[in-house]
Amino acid sequence: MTQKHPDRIDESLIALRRILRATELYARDLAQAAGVTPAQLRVLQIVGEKKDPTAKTLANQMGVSQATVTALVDKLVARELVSRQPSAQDRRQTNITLTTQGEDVLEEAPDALQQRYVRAFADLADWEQAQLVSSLERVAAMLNVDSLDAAPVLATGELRMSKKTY
Amino acid sequence: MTQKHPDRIDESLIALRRILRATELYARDLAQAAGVTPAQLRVLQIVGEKKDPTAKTLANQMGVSQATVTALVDKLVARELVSRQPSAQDRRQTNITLTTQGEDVLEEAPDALQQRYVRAFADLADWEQAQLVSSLERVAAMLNVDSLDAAPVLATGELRMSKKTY
DNA sequence: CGGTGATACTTCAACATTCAAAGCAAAATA
DNA sequence: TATTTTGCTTTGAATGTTGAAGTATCACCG
Repeated sequence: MTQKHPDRIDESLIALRRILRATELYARDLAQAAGVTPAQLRVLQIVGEKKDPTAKTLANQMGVSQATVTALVDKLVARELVSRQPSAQDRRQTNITLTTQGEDVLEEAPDALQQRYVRAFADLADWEQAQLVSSLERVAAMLNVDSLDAAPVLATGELRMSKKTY
Repeated sequence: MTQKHPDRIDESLIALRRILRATELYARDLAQAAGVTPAQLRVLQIVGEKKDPTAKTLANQMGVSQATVTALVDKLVARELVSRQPSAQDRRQTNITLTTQGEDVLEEAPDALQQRYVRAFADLADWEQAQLVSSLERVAAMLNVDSLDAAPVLATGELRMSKKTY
């Protein structure tokens, strides 16, 4: 395990950071193109992805408080992109569902970037695809202490380089 | 190039998404631990990383408007974490510099997560490290159309799964 | 030079996000 | 049934964000 190539740590951190930055910057453009704010788009995306999540689920997934979710959903309800459906099983809960308009917004959100990635991925050789999946999953595993709060990982905004105390 | 394993696309997207989510959720905790807001911490990080950036540089790096940077720097100046230094070369510009206190905040920001990643990385075999760096750089390249705005990539909040129109 | 336009930053006004705390209703537990 | 817990909303306050307008400086060009 003797470090023959200590620079690799920084190289991997830099690459990770480029990935994070690219995706973060894009999120804004995507939201704007969709005609909503970034936070609102995230709500729409999660609602579209999970099956009629509750407010609690949204809050957990987004990493914000329930109060914040209430405010965001209020805005989306006002614009008729989602609706609140009282849960039948547990009347404390409220399921958030996409309206037809909300589905349209999601549908037309120009995920040109994701398509871009997918196309590039498809162009890779079979073994390259396999290696890439393996590497990404490994990184994800290294970062997910597991999905738990007290398990912080890498700062989105930045990655302090090697310094000393690894 | 016949797709023998179409699921790999989704697998790679899911892994990417886990990475993004883990880093994003952590950013909040890190900022809170540092005693500043996430946006303010990003400013501190960029200032610490680049050499006394101008407001313009900060805005570009963060992907926000100059007005936003002004507001953020105002807050940090008020807390004496950074200071504004009029540029000698171009008096329109203002260089943002870390104060001693600002350096302390950065220094003590518990990047336990990054350390975690670095440790896990260091434990990998030499060839595994090389492969991982290679894969990450490849993904970064696939995402960076290059670094340019009109080059959107993957939404931070979410990744719509395969659907149809790849 | 002197003028014209571009650039860097700030100010201002408006809105969005975010949260803690408090409140309320329903469920779970005892 | 009484108590506690859970899910959500409301409220109030701070921060983040931006476009537009304003100010100062630079760059260029005649």
